[in-house]
Amino acid sequence: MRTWKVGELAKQTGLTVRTLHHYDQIGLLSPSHRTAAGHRLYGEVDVGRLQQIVSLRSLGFALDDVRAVLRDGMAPLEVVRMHAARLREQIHAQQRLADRLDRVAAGLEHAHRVSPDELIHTIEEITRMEQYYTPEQMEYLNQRREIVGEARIREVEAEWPRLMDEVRAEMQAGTDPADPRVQELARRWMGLLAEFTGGDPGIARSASAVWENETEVQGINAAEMREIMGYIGRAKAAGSAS
Amino acid sequence: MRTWKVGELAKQTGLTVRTLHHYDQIGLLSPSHRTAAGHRLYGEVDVGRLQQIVSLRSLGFALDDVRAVLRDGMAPLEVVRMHAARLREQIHAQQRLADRLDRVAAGLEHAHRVSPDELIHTIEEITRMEQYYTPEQMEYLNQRREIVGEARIREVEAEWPRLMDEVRAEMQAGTDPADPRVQELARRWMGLLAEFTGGDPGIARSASAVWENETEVQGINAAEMREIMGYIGRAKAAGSAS
DNA sequence: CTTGCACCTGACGTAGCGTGAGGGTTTAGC
DNA sequence: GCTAAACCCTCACGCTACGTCAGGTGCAAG
Repeated sequence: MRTWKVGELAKQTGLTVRTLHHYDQIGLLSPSHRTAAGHRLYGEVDVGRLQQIVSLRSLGFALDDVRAVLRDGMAPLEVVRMHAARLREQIHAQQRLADRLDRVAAGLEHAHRVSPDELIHTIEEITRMEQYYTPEQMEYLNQRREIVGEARIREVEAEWPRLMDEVRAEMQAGTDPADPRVQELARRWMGLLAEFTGGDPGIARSASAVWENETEVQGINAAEMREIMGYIGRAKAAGSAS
Repeated sequence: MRTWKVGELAKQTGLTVRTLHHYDQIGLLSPSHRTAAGHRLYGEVDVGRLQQIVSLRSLGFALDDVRAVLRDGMAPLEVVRMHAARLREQIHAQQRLADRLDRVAAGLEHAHRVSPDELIHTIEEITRMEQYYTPEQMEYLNQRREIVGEARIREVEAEWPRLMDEVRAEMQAGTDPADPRVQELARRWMGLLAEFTGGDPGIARSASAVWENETEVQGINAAEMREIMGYIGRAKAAGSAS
């Protein structure tokens, strides 16, 4: 009947001596024998049990669970299933987190200076976004980002303020929404909007909900935005009525 | 200038009082004031900083990282990216783990009695499998499982031993591999094999590698399996030569 | 006999708080 | 003005699964 000392066993299993000490300490695996000097001697039964422990650990079980399974063999199938389910939940949570991180990174990308304030602001904006869009919609928006490409996105984002300026100018000049110049602006407006929503009406609704409930988004005053959107709305109505 | 006490602040932010104590203790957020009795009084600046902390924590940053980012604003973009990358690695590792768990659960499903030994054995078998099949192949096999359905899988698994018995009988009887009966057995053999591999030659190679390197798989002696496979191979050769 | 290696037993550190214990403070109601 | 409830304070241990010293013993080779 062969025996092994901690060091040998550690080398064979890839565990550390400390780990074996630990298992001994918590009573998960205590060697059957000791030398007169107190050195641990593991017998074949011990090695077998250690293999089982390693196997269960490789499935991510906590040491207490390992002990429980080895002790009363508690319905392993159910245990494994529950473990898998918990793990998948965790994975989903982390997946969402990773998506957030990506969005934040994307939001920071074209902000040239990145002060802490900027970072916080971006995070909070993303957080707010998540309240208006469902996960599916976020997914959809992400896919669209990839499809249209970063370059075009930057173009569009640069285009918005210019367009808003022009609309604001006409609005303040009191130009009739039916005026051809305003009609042209409305067409450009709807084009940009369509590029964002991808034609999805759900996205469009969510986006307008943002402007209705927030006071400021991405540095743009929401009240003014609502005004402008109203003006554009009238222009559209006038355009389709004619 | 308003101030808040810990309890109020905790209620507003959804954190616990203990958490705020902790942040104070580690010097991450210490209230600007205290009452004469020593009660914490947070000012507006403190609340702002707390918001930043909460934001960064919501991205999964460790408290030390939060401190670092707030202190020297260290290139947040890079930090966020690295964080996301690490997170995705973790996710992949956990994904693999979850897949293992599913496979183990599947392996246990049609083992009626589930002793600890059974469990360990299944785990070890799965572990060995993973050495022979690439992750892509595992993925492929999983998809095939879903497509053909559990019922058919159980049928096939029940069919193998019967077929092996028949082949073994002919082999021991010394039947010529060219014999029509053996030819029929060979056809059935190839059919079952094709159901497992799905026609993928890579899978077939990996599967045969298993039998070449192991001594026993799922209770079947590998040496005998190699013998039988040789016999089937000769039958195939005889069949195609004719 | 010494050198070097393997082994031993504590015991602290880790991340981010949870959860008491034991004892003051504030505040609303009477 | 008093009392009880609610709130606050400071320790300090607990949790996971070991890593990492520190200080000392055992054992085989030269």
